[in-house]
Amino acid sequence: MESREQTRSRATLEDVANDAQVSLATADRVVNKRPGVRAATVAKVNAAIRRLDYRPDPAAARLARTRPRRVVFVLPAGANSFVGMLGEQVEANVEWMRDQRVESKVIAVDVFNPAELAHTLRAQEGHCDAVIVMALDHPLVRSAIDHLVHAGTVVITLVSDVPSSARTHFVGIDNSAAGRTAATLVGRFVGKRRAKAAVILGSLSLRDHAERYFGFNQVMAQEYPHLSVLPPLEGQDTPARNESLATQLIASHPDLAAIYSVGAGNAGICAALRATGRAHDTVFVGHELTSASRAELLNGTMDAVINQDAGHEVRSALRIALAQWSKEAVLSDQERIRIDIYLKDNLP
Amino acid sequence: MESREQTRSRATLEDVANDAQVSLATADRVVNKRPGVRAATVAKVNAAIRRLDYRPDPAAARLARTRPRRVVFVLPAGANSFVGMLGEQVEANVEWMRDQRVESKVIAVDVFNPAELAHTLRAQEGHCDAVIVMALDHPLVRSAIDHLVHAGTVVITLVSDVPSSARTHFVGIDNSAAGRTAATLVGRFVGKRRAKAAVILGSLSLRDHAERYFGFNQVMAQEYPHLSVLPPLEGQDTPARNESLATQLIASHPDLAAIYSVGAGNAGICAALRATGRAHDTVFVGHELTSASRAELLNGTMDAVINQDAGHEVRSALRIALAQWSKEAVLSDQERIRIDIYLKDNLP
DNA sequence: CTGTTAGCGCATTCAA
DNA sequence: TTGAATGCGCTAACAG
Repeated sequence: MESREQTRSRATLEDVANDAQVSLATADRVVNKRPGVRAATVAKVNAAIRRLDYRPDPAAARLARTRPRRVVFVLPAGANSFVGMLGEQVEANVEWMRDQRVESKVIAVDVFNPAELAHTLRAQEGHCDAVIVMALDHPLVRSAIDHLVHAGTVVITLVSDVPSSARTHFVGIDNSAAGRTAATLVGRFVGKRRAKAAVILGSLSLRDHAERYFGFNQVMAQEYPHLSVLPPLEGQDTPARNESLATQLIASHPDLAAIYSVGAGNAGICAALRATGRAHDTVFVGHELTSASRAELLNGTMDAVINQDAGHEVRSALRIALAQWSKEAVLSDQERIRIDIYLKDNLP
Repeated sequence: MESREQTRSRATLEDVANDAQVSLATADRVVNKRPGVRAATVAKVNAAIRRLDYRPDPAAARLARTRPRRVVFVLPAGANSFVGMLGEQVEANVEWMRDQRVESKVIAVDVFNPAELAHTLRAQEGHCDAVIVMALDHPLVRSAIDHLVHAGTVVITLVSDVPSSARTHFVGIDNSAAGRTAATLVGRFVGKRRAKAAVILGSLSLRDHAERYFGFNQVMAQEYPHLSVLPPLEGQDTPARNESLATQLIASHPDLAAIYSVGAGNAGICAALRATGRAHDTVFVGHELTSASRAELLNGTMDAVINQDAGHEVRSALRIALAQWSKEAVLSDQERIRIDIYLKDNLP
């Protein structure tokens, strides 16, 4: 029977002020990097902060703050259901946000129009404290992000990263790892027979789709050489296009053993599989757990769904923004978004 | 380009006091269910609370509280590595807890001794505000939990539930679903050939082991009848015993295609598999992602690991305790512990 | 550039 | 059984 405790109360801003021989207000100014303090004074205060191991008390800060922090979510318009879930999740967290003194707004933009996206982003300057954006990786967008960050706005990319930008943080999964995961699932579910595997994606110009496809191919080539991967088909994430692609695929490849759907629009593929009577003997792996994909998993048309938890992602983005503002520590392992694998048996 | 905002500032305790025509102190007494208030007064205040839709501001409450809340973790002694991870996770959260005005202590007890566990639990009465316990389901334990809860302590069962007790909350996974998940993985990885599958567990008297085994059998029988499941072997969660069990198993069943390890001690099974040269042609599914099982996944001896996130579990337990105390809402979907499936490709 | 002064919303003495 | 008063640690408005 072993035990352990913690005690010791922490240093306050006032302790810091005393130690540095300045006033509370001045100490506060340097902690919050506000202007109007001589460099020498800043140094004194910082020294005191280090000496006393000072960290602001988030509860006190939150209570004292009158003006709420403003965060803007920029999400794709014409939403597929995963994007819809993101929206619902921000909605689901307004209560919690209010407790944290944050207000949010959702703006829907056309993802495929970089100029519009970039314009929307730039327009937020000065109007909010953080923008959380599901962006596409394009020079215009990158520069808009850099601009915002330069102006002191926290920018968090969500789901789809803009790695070359100065974004404060990315919240999402490693898409090539997701693609590799899909490949292992496909390879092991199909088994040892020689056969073909198809890939249907939205567009190769979408960074996450391209990355998933890359990871998928990598593992298939290395570990399942008896399965030949057909050239990728682009269905624009629309069920209708996906359905006709899948139908053709099935017709022209009698030895088609598996389909990996990289993007959205799985309903079309399921329809094709059912119409051709191949729903149960073709391995079908796709992304994002929605009420639709959940049902397809249960009825056996889909065999596995790879997911990123939308709720986790929005909460995580919010917590990270909060942490940036008040320089709290972020628990990196709480904020890591998992590559979830769902089978019919472990559905939430 | 659509948008939406929230505003409106909330009612404070003072608003409630005014509305009910009592003092701040009295309002506070009824909100926190403290004694010494006439029933009629309580009713008045509660009416005001409802009328104004009052909810305490967690930041203010936390700031004003001088005496920290005390939580005690009661965990199994002689820890296997998963339990060790739980301990590390409480350690990893002390900083965060301090911000929330909570102090914690970890007590290690012999899980297999219900009397001692029960005694330890009862001993906490009056010494803490919450106990978070990884218990075993036994009448003595159940009654100790009921006793604590009756005394006003928040009791949260962790990982292993005591469903018949009055515990405030259970944080953990659905173990029969986990067992079913294991079965699907085994069934699909093995494929269509006739063969045998073995189950090794710690003890059938451990509720979670029994439940996993149950779920496993259920799916195997229904969906993979060509795979016959051998009678379960009890290895007490120890690597040595598991190794000899696995070795015998392999020797006596040439057509053994898969092993499902329900509990701890996977190192022994891996050793046996390697020693007999069967590491790569026997499907091996086990539980809990540790540095060891991670390595076995990467080297191909284990094919899948089913996990419950230890960090998520302790944070969740903590958040739920906090929410109970300050009657904040709990985000159920944030607190749901997932049945994680890890392959070598989606490792964190 | 720096200091003084009020609160934020609630918990908690201490009086009545 | 109830109320008045104080302060938690920080932000922000206002003086100097």
